[in-house]
Amino acid sequence: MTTTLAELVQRRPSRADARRNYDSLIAAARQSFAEMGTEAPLEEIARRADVGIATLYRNFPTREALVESVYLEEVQAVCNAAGEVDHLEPWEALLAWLRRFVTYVGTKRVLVEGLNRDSNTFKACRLGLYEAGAPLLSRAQAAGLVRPDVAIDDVVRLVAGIAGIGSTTEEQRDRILGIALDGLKRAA
Amino acid sequence: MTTTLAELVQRRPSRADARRNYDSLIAAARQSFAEMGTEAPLEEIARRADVGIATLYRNFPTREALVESVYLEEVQAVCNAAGEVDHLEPWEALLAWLRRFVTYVGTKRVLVEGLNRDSNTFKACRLGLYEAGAPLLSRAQAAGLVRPDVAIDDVVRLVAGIAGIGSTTEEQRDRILGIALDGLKRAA
DNA sequence: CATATAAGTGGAGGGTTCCTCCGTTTAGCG
DNA sequence: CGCTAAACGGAGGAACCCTCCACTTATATG
Repeated sequence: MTTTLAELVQRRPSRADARRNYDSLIAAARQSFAEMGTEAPLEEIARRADVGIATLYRNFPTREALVESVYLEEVQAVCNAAGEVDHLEPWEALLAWLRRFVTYVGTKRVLVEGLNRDSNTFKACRLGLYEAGAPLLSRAQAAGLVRPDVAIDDVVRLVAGIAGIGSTTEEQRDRILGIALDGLKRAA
Repeated sequence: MTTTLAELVQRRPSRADARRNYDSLIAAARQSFAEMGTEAPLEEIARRADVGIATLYRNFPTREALVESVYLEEVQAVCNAAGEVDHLEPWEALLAWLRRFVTYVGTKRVLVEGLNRDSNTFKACRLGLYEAGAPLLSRAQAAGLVRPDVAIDDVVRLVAGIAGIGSTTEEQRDRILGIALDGLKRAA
């Protein structure tokens, strides 16, 4: 039984000062991960948040917990993007969301590094992505534009794999995504 | 001017004992990276190789250098596999090599983690993979089975992206590879 | 074979990062 | 206001990285 995105609401501290510190830590972590990857020194993150190292550990017992919290926020943004393409034609809507996904992931290092992690949180995030994209895929399949034997989880994982390609150019990534998406189309 | 695979022949020590230590280090690193990823502690690798930490550093000035040496060996194996499918029909040959690639990468953690690194060595390794796979792609294109607007580097990067998908099953990876490869086929 | 020497050795020590302890401080409730 | 649970953070120890330097050894040469 995998938890859903909604069930991963973070338990935030009750005291006002502690809540401020929690938010500072998340902001500092997001910035540091973006600059240095998810291996950024925790003492640096605590320094940027203007808190002591023990405060960081009290809020996030492990580095993984901190990464997950930052990751959760980013995934929410991608899931929300699915609602912004509803007005497009079925294939165009699916395409737009997947391209949005790849482009967004390309600018969020914590997303690239989180796509393949194995934990309950990351599993739940993948489920959230599946749920966000499933209506778009179904619409395109109902319109006869996408082969009916393809499931949303395969699509998301395929696109995630492409999003995770490093040391490449935007142009190449677009070409590769185009090839892959051509594989989605219904056979003529 | 990117160096080729052939130009990356490692300078091995001249003394017999040092050569033995070098080989021990490579073997220990391969094993440790496979178990723990490319972040395995260097002191552990030295311990497994039965050498002191300074000996490890003398042979491999940085962790990256050690990773690259192990990676080189693994890439050679993939490139060689291209010569083992020549007897197959054009499409089957390309398919077999790409599947071999994905399967092999899936069992070699250092390969997964190296596919997207950015250094001269890794670039050269990618070139090596392109060269190995190019004849197979050309044959399939000449046979009219693969769209002519696809280049080998895009194919390798696409398949590498799929190979790098973590936290998934063999079945799912096969399905995803199938979708992507369908995108390679010549439009009907 | 003996010798010289360049090649090669590794543990200690210092720096960085991770993680926990525990005395101290502070927010918020009755 | 007083009390106390929540929250604070720096010190210290462990793990890992990296270099120094005294010591060892393989090998070429006479």
